[in-house]
Amino acid sequence: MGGLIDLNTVNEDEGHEDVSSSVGEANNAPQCSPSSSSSAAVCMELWHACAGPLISLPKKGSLVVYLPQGHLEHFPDFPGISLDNIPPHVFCRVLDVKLHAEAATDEVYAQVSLVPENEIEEKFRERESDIGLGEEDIEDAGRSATPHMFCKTLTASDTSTHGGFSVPRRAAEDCFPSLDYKQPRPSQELIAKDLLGLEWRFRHIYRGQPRRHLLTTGWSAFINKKRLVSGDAVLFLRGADGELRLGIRRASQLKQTTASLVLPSEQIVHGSLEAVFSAISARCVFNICYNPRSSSSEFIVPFHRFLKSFEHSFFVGMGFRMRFEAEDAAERCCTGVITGICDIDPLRWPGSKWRCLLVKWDDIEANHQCRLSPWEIEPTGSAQVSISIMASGLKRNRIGLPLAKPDFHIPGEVGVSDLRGSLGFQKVLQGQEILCFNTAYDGSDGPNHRKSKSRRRYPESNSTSVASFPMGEPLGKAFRFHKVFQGQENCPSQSHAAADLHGQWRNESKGVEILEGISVPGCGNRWSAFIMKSSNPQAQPTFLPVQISSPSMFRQASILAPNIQSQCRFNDQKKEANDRGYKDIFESQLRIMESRGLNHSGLVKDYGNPIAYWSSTQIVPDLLPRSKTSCRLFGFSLTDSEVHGALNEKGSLSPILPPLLSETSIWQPHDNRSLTLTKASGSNCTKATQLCAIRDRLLDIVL
Amino acid sequence: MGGLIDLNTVNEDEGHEDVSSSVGEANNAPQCSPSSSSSAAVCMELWHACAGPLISLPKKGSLVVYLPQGHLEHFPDFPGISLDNIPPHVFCRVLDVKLHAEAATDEVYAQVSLVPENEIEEKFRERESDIGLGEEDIEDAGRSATPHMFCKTLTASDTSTHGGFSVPRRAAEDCFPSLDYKQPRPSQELIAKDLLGLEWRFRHIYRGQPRRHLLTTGWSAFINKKRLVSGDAVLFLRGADGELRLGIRRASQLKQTTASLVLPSEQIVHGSLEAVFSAISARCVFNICYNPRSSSSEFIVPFHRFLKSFEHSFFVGMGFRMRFEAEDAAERCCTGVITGICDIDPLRWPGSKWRCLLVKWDDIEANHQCRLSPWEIEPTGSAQVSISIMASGLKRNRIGLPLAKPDFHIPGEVGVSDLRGSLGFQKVLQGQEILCFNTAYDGSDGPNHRKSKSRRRYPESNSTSVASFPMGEPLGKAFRFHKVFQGQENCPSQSHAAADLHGQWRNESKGVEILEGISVPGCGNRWSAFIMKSSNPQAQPTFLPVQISSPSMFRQASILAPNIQSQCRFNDQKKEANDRGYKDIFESQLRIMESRGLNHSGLVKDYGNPIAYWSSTQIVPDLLPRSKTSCRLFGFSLTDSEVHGALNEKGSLSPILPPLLSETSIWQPHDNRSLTLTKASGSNCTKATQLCAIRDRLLDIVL
DNA sequence: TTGTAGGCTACGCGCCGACAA
DNA sequence: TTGTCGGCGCGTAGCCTACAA
Repeated sequence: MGGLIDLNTVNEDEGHEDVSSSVGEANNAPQCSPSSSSSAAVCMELWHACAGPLISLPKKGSLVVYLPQGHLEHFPDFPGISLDNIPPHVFCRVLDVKLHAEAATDEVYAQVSLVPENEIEEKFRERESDIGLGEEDIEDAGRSATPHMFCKTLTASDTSTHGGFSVPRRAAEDCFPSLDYKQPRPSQELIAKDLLGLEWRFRHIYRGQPRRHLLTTGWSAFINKKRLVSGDAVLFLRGADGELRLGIRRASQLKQTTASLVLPSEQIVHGSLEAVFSAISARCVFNICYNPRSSSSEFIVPFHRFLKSFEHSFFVGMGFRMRFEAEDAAERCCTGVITGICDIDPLRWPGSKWRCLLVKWDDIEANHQCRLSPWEIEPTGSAQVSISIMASGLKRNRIGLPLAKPDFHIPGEVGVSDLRGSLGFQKVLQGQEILCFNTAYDGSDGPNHRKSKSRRRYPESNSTSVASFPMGEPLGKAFRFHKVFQGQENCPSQSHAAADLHGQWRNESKGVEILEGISVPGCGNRWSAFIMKSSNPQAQPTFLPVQISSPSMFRQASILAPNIQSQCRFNDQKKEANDRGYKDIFESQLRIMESRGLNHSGLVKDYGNPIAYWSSTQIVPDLLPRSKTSCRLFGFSLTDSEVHGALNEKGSLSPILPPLLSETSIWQPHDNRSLTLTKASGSNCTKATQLCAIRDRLLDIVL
Repeated sequence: MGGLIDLNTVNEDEGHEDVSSSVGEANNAPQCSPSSSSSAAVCMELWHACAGPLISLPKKGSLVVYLPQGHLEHFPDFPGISLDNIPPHVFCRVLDVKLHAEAATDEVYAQVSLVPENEIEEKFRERESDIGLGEEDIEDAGRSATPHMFCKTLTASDTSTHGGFSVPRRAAEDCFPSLDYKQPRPSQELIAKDLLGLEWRFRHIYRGQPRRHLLTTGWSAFINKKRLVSGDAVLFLRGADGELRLGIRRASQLKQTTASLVLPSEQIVHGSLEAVFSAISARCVFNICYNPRSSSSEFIVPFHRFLKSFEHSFFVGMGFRMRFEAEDAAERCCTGVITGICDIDPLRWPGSKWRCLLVKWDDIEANHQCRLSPWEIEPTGSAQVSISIMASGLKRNRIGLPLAKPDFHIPGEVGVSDLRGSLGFQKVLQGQEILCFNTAYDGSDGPNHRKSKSRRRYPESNSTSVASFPMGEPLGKAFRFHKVFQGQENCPSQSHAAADLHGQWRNESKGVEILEGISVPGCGNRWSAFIMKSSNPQAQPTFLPVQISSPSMFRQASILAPNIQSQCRFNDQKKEANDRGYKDIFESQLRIMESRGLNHSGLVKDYGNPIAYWSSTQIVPDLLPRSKTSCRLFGFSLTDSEVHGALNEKGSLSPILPPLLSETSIWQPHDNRSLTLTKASGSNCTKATQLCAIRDRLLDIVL
């Protein structure tokens, strides 16, 4: 039996071993490719062994979603890079995946070549179902084909200068050539290659009372060269060709110290990120270095996993579980509860699903909140039933029945089969509109999510349905138009709605939320609009036109509306504001405001992050309460005359502006590429005609 | 006496010591600044000691010339970065200079913050003389104020594990606290700080037979930690505060091995360069890491030195000398002869002075050529006279007379005084036009440069005077217009010239050179022109319009001329060719051509680098001979109608197109900034009017 | 079965003066 | 004046078994 032997795992998980060995049948020729790249390409098997059991490496040729926001989190203290035209989710084809190891630390990483795929985004927009996503978009060949390997965490004795390495008996028998046990102290020389291709020689001896396997001569040299300390782990792996290979998994600490020495300069990092983002803007190939063992590296998600994670709705109070790798390299599960759903940075990354879930863990200290992305977790409870059924089905298959893809249909549940074929977008996502952005607000009139187990039961004729969507930019759009706005056709008169809204704002216990905005990244002197939404379900969504007068930055914005006269100004502190983030601008301005005693007015915060504010001199004080708000910005704009036309035409506040939407990812100001929203609008349309087409369509829907 | 003691220098150079000590008087307070920057700022004195005697660090606030081409040479195997809008010489103000040392290797480097200065470039264009360059633009405070220091190259004994470090007697007495020599074996503990601020402790003992100074305990730890090998050098330095400091200068080898480990990924380097170039395009501050000890680091040149290097003309056969640091850290001089003058990469860096001189060294193997930049060398022969006179004048000053700037005027020579004040551009640079691009061609009708010692003697009424200029882009322009084109007013008839030229091409011994071209970086579907020149002085320069049909790349170009019908096509191998260099495109295309048996036709090479080629099907076979050619490209364009107009108007070949020139550095396609060539053309002109103004002016000159 | 400790040996680091370049 | 070598002592790396968890 040649499965994986991980000595750090309690040997209780028989199912696990089964899976790995069964998949191994499909591809059991170990492929070691020592060539091609500049930093030597490494043995695939060994790379996967070092990377650990939980990593998911995208497959060459597969579709993935790249989340720039998650990537940027690896460079925390960074000045703002220009993020115009960068959508929060970049749909990409994986051109190539190269496995590497850092020469200094042996740390594994992968260089992933991605190219943005327009097609996929368009298909989404057109709700086409044949996206052609295979089931197995994760590279699992290397991991599954590991015939004989073991991994041992080093003890104090193993790493001391006093002696050698104590080899676990089963490991030695499985991986090393067998010794002549008739001799009194049988020994041999082992030669093992590490990730970088270096050879290491060890004396392997079987001695002591009681007898044991030891590595002596050569071991301390290895320990010293690799700077291993107790707590780190070593892996031995015998390939099908009989060659011994040797890898390491560091505990944690050395990563920081060594990495800080090797860390490239700020300038260099900045430049490399800029290169990535400019490539995305231009739809060119770009390369991402992807460390599967670092925390929060899930910023390249297989497309089908990304999709799958939105099959089930997320709601506050929902239980979930997540797999992760414990300190001893074993696989563990933790469970928790969703405590909130909101964008982590609604200004820079509107609609991003990156860590959009606020969660609490069940076992860790109760007050500690953290953020996760939907694809990192699995729901527990009802959703878990189908999973467990499926798992048992697989087991049965393995024992008796021929292997075939299961096609269960569980009444009342979204089954696995829904994933393939039609994908059931409409069905699956309908129930969610009310759930987002209503979190952590325990108003009595909201639906009680803990009780509503059935996802078919969604609120009827609720006028607050202009809500955000779990899929953000490209995904959310299509659904909204057809279903979400339907409930609004018999809306009350607009003046009434305005009064309602105003009354609502005066009511301290209710919050007003700026839900969506329309703005122009990269263009100055255009008009933009926020869509404001009260949490009172009776109130109408409100559209506020705002002038954006400077490129890619809200240096000056004015709200124009009968009862909302306000100025929002941002200093032109740096001529080239590109190299600063929104947050810097906002926060420095905030300090100026506070120094003038204006701190309580017009500040729009999103979970503590100020995202916009208004001077209080002219503002209706209650317009922007101190409660949570959210703000989504899309990339489109109107001319002056269009806005004033809309204002005059209606003569009143709400809705004075049609809600225009566009693709931030496609819109390129300095380009003559035209903008396409739907297939119907045609590919030969100019920008101007498309703008009108979109507006008309939206007017049809909204008014 | 507290001068520098370099034990590797033979103590013959008294003048040298005088200079360093005399400058030292101005600034003798050692300044050690341990703070401010991310990677700890280092002791200035020690930094300069480690950097060596020859480095020239630009002074904060001074003017420099940054040569991107030289910078890029540090990243040899690099795909082409978009270099549109990057001139070969970027005139910059030094905002800041931070001294650093690499934590891994103790290697010194400087982070120089530069900001492009439009003013200077404009003043050049307007030939204004008050550029306000000070004399002392090189940071010399740190180097001169070193009171007590020594530098010793490590011997095998010094670095072996067998013993300690043998301290030279004079060094020990000068730098270390004195011992109690009455004792039989006097010893003490020394504490020295290195560049990174780390303290090192050594036992200093005076013992042996005969007596000597040794460092024993602590020494091997230092050797091991710093990975020093024999051949490396250590420096000890006692500051005015009595503190001992300790630096290292590696021989060479370890730089490569360690650096390759620490070397950032290709992607990161690429990004950082891109950041620099985009900052230059936008005239923003950018940072350059500048290793003064690496070879070819002279890509940041003090402005006055850059200027000064063009005081004397360069001609083939001219002798020169160059100072450099020998392996033992001593300063040496080598002499050589200029064997050629031409751009190293006329396609990417037209007019660049970076390594534009081909030279042969006098002593090294005769056949070995190498390239230098004008500011790296000093002329010998007649030019040397003025220098030696000046040096003796300084000496006399130092002995008897008060120190004042010498203001000699040497008849028949360009004196030092010409540097200040009017700068004498016109005078100095006139004689050079014929010398460039005529190099290494030993035709009988060219002027014999070895004989022409007087720089006033330049060829009269020579029609090949449309030549390149020593100052390239911004500098060369002004001079050309006024003087160079003057000799062409009474030119022979154009058809005659064409026939002449054609006959010339058929003559195998004579070469044809494409001298200058006009093209549009970053714009497609425009027309461009090459100026072709025969080496026959009687032949007219020829203008060939060429269509450039794709942005920033010669994907398709057609030569239109009566007897030159040719197609030049480049495959559209990558949709986005931005990420590949010109050379890649050319060379891959070349392979295709060769595979079709077209290898002998239409290939334009510049000293072995293919820069363009034509298919042979339609080309006049002799048009593009296999001899050296050069091609210069400037950033400008004409519309279709303008080109056809010119063609129809003239009906003949040469010159069918006015030679348009523009500023590559200013021209920005996606920008509404207007193009300015001279003050006279006004700053309010639109692009179109300026184009006409330039064309009209050039028509006046040429026709 | 395997982690840790004590005993023991030998290698080699590092201090010394001798000697010679 | 200083580079290299042989002599030599001692610290410790590293191999071994014993013992215990």
